[in-house]
This record gives sequence, C-alpha cells and structure tokens, in this order.
Amino acid sequence: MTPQRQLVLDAVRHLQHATPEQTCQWVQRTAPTVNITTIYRTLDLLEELGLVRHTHLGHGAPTYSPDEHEHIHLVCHHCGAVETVPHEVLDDLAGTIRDRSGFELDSGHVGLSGACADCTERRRG
Amino acid sequence: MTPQRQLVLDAVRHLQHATPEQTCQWVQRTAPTVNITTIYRTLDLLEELGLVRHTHLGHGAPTYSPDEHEHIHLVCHHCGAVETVPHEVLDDLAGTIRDRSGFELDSGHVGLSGACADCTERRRG
DNA sequence: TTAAGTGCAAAGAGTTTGCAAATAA
DNA sequence: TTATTTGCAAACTCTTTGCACTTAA
Repeated sequence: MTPQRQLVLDAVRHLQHATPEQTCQWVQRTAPTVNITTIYRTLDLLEELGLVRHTHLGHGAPTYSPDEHEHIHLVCHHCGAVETVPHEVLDDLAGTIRDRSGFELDSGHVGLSGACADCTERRRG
Repeated sequence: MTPQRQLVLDAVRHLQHATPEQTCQWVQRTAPTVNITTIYRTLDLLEELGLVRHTHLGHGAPTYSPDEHEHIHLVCHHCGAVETVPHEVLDDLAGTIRDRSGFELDSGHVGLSGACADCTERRRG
C-alpha cells in the first residue's frame, strides 16, 4: 500500500460517490503531483481488493464508494437529482429474475432512472 | 422529414438496439456521405418526437430502439451478454418506489447489471 | 537488482459545438 | 427569401496505453 493508494482510499471514504476526477482533486490537495492515471489504476485495484465499488449513476463518469456503502440510487433524468433507497427493495425483483433465468442481479451497480417527485409534479403543472 | 432522417429511423427499426455508430454504418450503406453528427442530432430529434428511445446497456454507447420495443435488459458484467425480460417484472418495484418517495421509475432506460446464469455457474466451479 | 508502481504524453471512444454550404418552406 | 438542416473540423469528456523513471522488496 503506497502513499498514493492510501490517499485514494481515504478520498473515496471521505467523499462518498466521488468520480475519478473528484477523487483526483481531493488527493491533489495533499499530494499535488499525483496523476489522474494513478487514480484510475488505483480505483481499479481497490475494487479488485473489494475495498471500493463503483456505480453508474447516469451518462457521465461512474462514482466510487466504500464497499460497505451499498444502496440503490434513483437518478432523475430531468434534474439529475440522486435519491437513495435501501437495497432490500430490490430483493423481490432479484428473486423473480433469478427464478426466471438464473441471472444474479447486482442491485447497486447501476442507478435506476426516472423522474423525481418534484419533476413529476412540475410536469403535471 | 428529410431523407437522412428517414434513413436513421429505418436503421433503428431494422437494427434494434443499435448504437449511434452502428446506425451510422447502416445508413452509410445507402447514403455514404451522411455524417455521424447528423446521426446524433437525428436520434435526439426522433427521441423528442417519441419515435425512438435509448437505453444504457453498460459502459459503452447507448443503444436506440423503436419506441414500441420496451423491455428490461439484463446485462452480464462478466461476459457482456444481454437478456431481456418483460418490463412488467418491474411493476411491483416501481409501485414501491412511487409510494416511498414519489419517484417515477423509467424501467427500461437502464439495463440492470449482474451475472448471467452461465457466468454464475462458471464461478461456482 | 529485479519487480512493482508512478507520472507524463499521447491516443482512443463517444459526443458536442461552431460555422459555412446546401436545402426546404 | 428566410429558416432549417447538413457536413466538416475541431473540441471536449472520460479513459486507457506505452514508456521511461522511480521506488520498494
């Protein structure tokens, strides 16, 4: 575990849902010469080690979180707001899908897309 | 509706799940000078008109389908295989989420991630 | 004293933008 | 004509790769 790697892990734990770019900025406050390439490589490594996980929240860069931090993300495709719900709400669905085809859902890996309450309201007028 | 736009719509209807790049290649068989920029602009337009929709199936480019063609995509993050299940399997979940927070799920917009039966099997040994 | 890790530059995929030329209303 | 649409080049975001240099076992 090099200093750079420790800093990346600290950043992910501190920031929650940080993109590689955001992680880099945080790390560079302490160690300004750390390169974005190292961030990418280290995030991959930490993921293989099971210390962090990544989630695709929408069209942009993925976000990295500590491994413990697992829940479902609801991403509004009008305003971009992100809400979270406990991952247990997907247990029934995961069971249904497993029974149908043997597919094992990784429920936290992608954010679910839709319209948040505010935007739904606004569109109704 | 210009010839280019008609060709893009034909391509989406013919290909199903085509990326902008694939759509472009198909269109260029008939009209070789059509530019990828026009494909992107036309796909956006056709989506606003409600004739096509797009789905994020994974890390790469989104795929476009005719509007009628709606189902849930299950994307294996080991081998990349894509299965489909009827979108009704998400009705209960959509209801739960709506009741909890007023969020309206757009169930087909993102592919769900996980491990397909074959890869799950293989990993068990 | 060799293997592993790092920084830098460059390249790659996917996408958007500015602008002038072409086309349609 | 006047507005719209197109093609092209360039830029932009996000990510990966090659390679020389540095650090750690």
